[in-house]
Amino acid sequence: MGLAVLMFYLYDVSYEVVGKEPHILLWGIDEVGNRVVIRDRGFRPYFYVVTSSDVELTRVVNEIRRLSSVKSPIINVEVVPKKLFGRPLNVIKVTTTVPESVREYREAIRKVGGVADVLEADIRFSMRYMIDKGLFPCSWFEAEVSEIRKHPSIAVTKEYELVGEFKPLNIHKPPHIRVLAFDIEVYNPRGVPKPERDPVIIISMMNSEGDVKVLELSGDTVKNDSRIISEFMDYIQTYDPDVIVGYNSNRFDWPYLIERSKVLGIRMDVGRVRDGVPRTSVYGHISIPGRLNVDLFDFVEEIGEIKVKSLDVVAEYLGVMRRVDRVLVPWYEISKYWDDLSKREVLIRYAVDDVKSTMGIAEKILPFAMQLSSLTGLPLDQVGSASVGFRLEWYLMRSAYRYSELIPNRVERFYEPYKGAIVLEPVKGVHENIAVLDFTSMYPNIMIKYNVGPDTFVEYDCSDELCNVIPEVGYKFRKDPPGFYKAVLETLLNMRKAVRELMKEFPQDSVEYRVLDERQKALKVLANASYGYMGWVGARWYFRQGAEAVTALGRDIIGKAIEIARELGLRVIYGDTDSLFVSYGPPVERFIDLVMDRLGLEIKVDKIYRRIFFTEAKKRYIGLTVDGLVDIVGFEAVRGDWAEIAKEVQELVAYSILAEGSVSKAVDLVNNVIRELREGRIPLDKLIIWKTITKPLSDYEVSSPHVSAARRLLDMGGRVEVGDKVGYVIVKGGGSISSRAYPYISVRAEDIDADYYIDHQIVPASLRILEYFGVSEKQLKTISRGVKTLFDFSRRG
DNA sequence: GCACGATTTATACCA
DNA sequence: ACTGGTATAAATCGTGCG
Repeated sequence: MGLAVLMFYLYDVSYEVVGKEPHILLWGIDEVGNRVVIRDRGFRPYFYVVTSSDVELTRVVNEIRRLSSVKSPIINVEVVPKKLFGRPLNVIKVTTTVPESVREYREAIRKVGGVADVLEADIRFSMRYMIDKGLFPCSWFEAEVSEIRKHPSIAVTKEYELVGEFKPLNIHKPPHIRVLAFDIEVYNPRGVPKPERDPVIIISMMNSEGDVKVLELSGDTVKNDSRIISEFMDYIQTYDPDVIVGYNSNRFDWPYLIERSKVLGIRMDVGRVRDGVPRTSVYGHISIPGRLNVDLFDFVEEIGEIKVKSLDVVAEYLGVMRRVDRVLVPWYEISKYWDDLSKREVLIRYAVDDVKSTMGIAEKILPFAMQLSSLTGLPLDQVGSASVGFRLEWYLMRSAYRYSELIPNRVERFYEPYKGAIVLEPVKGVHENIAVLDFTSMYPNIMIKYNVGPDTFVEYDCSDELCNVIPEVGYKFRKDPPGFYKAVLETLLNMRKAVRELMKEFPQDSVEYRVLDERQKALKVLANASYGYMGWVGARWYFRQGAEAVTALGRDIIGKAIEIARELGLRVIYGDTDSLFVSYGPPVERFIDLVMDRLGLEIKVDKIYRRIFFTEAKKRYIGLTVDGLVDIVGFEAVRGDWAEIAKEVQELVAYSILAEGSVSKAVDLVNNVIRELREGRIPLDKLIIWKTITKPLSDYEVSSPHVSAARRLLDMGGRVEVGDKVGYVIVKGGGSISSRAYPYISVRAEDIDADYYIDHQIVPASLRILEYFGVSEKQLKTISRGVKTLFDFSRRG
């Protein structure tokens, strides 16, 4: 015992109220791997009061003092200098006793005469603490502490009390963190399992040491799963993980376990605090005291390349486990596999493969998640469930604190649409040697260059010398001093530059390199979200005119860049928002320099296509890269809501047109697929169409095929929730397409309507490309003769 | 009352 | 639940016809 300097990796912050005193608890791992808690008894909740300009501050101060109650007194009221949207002003800082009383005081103070607004009263106590102390989760710190007797209800090795201040440490390597992956299987003979009725039959777990543990219900009985749930809790307490990961665990595994435990009368004791049960918390995540519960699905959701995000597909995509190497059991057959003793082992293998996949995905995703947590300040268990807007907002709130800026309240606003980016009409046909030039981080750089933001906006007359006047919309922004957005964005971009520099000092296979690489990616994500955030009505720093100015400038800049390109004799084929597709030749280098000179923004060659094809449609093209790869952009082949077979055909068509220059070969392969379809030789899983359910089924105004299939799924005892993808196929018969859309699991191959797939999937997807080359629907549906090559079309369009 | 084009609703993509 | 711009399919509406 006694004073010491403790070095620790902070992973979470919470608080408890002891008597009338709030205690901040900092959860950390020290340099030798002890799990520790640092207790700070010295922090109190506070907020700010802004008064109308003509009001005597001392009168308001006195009135606020008079509001203090005995139960939870106001302990300090003082006038402090702050800034509101860049304008310096004196505000009243009100400090109280316990966080729970803040809301009441906020409401009471709002009614005091002369009070214009109460600010920062909606910031959670533990977040407030981290911001004020400069603490970030998933980072190393040093602090002067004194060891105290460990509170018996907290399951860590050592407990300290804070004595001095925190000092951030420049260590990029995290300590060894214990991760536990888990997955549950539930008995579901009637489709959707109900916690009141259906037991948990298997719980599979894997820890970061590679140990796999499977708990299964014993005997033939499906009753009384108390034992495995208790063993699950025991295992957690014994292994004592810092991070618990699951796949969709916030929406399924945890809620089910919590409900099932209630039914069985078991206390879900899995945290590091006695009686610290898991509960739903901010952004809909499940919070476990003293541990970080992370649902990997939250991060997977953001990977656009994966369309159907089932665990097995994601694990394969990330290179964790191949689908052919693992056991797969469809959800609607779990109870059958369990009941059939000869198949039960397969189910257990399935559960093991699932948990191994989950752990593998965690290894791929957690390093990024930890950097995102460290930058935004949101604890690891929250950062995934928070939307992009909230992540950036937390970063902004921290920045505001550093600049003494008051954090605006979240206010309800009406949605006001505004004009966005420009998309050029493509020159349709096949083009050879095309360079794609992109402005680097166009919108963030526009915000910096033109100092766009709510605090730099001027409504009075302002000359071109002092203000940036925005074309088209006429808004004006002060050139100096830098506004909030500009300052924040410059910091983000400079940090990214610095991190990328620092990366060079480490070998590519080192932990540090990987950590820094994830950090620079997280910095990029935050910078790129800034424009969208500014135009989001839910944002604290919402500023429509700012967002409008950014897109207006973007349109202006692209327009000027096109002029420069034409001056240099470069042919502009297409362009979208911040990109231009031009003929690739020597003037391109000159173009890049001229854009920099005249427009003050950087443009770079992003890609070179040996050959590229456009139809009349915007946002869609296929290109042959210099490496011989075919890029497909926008077309059906890259959409998740087309049948696999149609996407495959379109991809092959694209390849034979661009790489092989053969129209007839493309027609042949479409013919073949259509024949196979008619003969019923295409496997059913290539015919499934996946579409997302975006709102409650009863809210739909029209009954589209996926909604009709979803309703049928419900009738079968299945479950459909908002955000789920429904896989359906179209069966033979009369009537609308919707009336023939069925969940794929309920359909036999012989009931498939081949004509639907030919007329509504294969033909349109193929024709989208082939129509330009003079191919007709009829040709696709009958065996073709005659050979046409791309050469015959190369001088068209 | 019906056929068919126009409009509406819905999704997913691009940047 | 970060933005607007765009393509497309299927359902549904609305209108002209007789």
